[in-house]
Amino acid sequence: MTERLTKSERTRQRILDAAARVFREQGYANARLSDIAELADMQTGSLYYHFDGREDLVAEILRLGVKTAWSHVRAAVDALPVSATPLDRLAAAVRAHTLSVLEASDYASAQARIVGQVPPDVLKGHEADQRQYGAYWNDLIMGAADAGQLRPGTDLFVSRMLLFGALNWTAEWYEPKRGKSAAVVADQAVAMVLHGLAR
Amino acid sequence: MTERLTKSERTRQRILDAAARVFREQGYANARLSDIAELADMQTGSLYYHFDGREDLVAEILRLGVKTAWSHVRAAVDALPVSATPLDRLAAAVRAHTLSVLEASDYASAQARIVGQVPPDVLKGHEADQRQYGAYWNDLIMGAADAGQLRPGTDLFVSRMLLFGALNWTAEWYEPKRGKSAAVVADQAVAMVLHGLAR
DNA sequence: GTCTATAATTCGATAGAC
DNA sequence: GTCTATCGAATTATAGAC
Repeated sequence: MTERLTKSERTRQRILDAAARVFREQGYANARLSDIAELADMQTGSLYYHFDGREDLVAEILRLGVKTAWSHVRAAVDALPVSATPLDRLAAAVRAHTLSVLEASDYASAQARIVGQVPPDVLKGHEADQRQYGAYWNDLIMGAADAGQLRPGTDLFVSRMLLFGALNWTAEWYEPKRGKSAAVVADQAVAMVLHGLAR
Repeated sequence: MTERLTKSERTRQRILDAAARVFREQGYANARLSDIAELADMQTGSLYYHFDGREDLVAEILRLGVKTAWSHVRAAVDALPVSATPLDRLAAAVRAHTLSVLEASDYASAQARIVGQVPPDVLKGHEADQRQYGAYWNDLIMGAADAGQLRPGTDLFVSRMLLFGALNWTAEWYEPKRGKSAAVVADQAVAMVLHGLAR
């Protein structure tokens, strides 16, 4: 029933979809508002009816990127049987986050690619979102640690950033349609993050 | 004796050092030629005596970034005793690459941060460098695999990109002087990449 | 080789008609 | 709501004096 959107809301959505795809494909510096407008079938000036400007649009993409990845991850974790161990939950999260960056969502991919490149004030406004999502991951990791399923000596913060790096960087090199499937990459990510490359 | 550089060569080096630091600290999109010139104690226009333009300068930073990281990694690997196993060599490489990004070299950090953001033609010119460094890592990984030291089912290319992601992404979040030391991060990186977070 | 001054370009942003 | 037209700011790049 939420399908009842005004024309303006649908257009706004079309612009956001176009922006997510352009940022995903071209990165931050190489994405122009004219590219986004073109993909959304409108003139550059028309964007300003829906957004205050480039930074406003970028901020929204970042917010939706985290929101989308998080919702995929939470769905995957919550879908596990009650018998799942904390390590199973962490594995499901790694897999789901990877898949959302690789193929489920242009927003998640775009966020991963551009979050390190946006101007300082935009980043500032995005930090609360990042903290919340990071806290969710901290709980997953601490849960496994408390259950004795992690290697002793594992640093919570550093490990989380290292694993985000491995997962988010896939946005830089993964080519849909060419090379390995997203499922293979996600499986390899789970394997490396949880068990390492060594036998 | 190679210290005998002409004034022009020394100035060129000063500009490159400034550029590496600015790109490292500000990312690609937020780095202006005027920032680089200021750090190098000269006027923006003077840069053009030494470089053709922004893209030329960026291309040189990328090239030196890979060259520097590679030389650190090779030195660490070559310094191992002959008794070192292929897995020991891979571990040394992971550690050295991480340290070069974190603190040894502004060039390595800058390369890690901006390589995904440069314009297509600059990236094109950088691909040969990346391929060569990637081939070196492939040899390290395959060496460990051939010695039976890796988990069966490990995909060579995907694993390499995942580990590069974990390592290079440190350039985005690591703060020198604050938080964990570079050595701790490097140790955690070796641990996660080779043995995983799980016990 | 470097400076000052300025040209050229590229976008982001705004105004007003429709 | 969207278009066309245009403005303006920011930044790269060039010219010419020194």
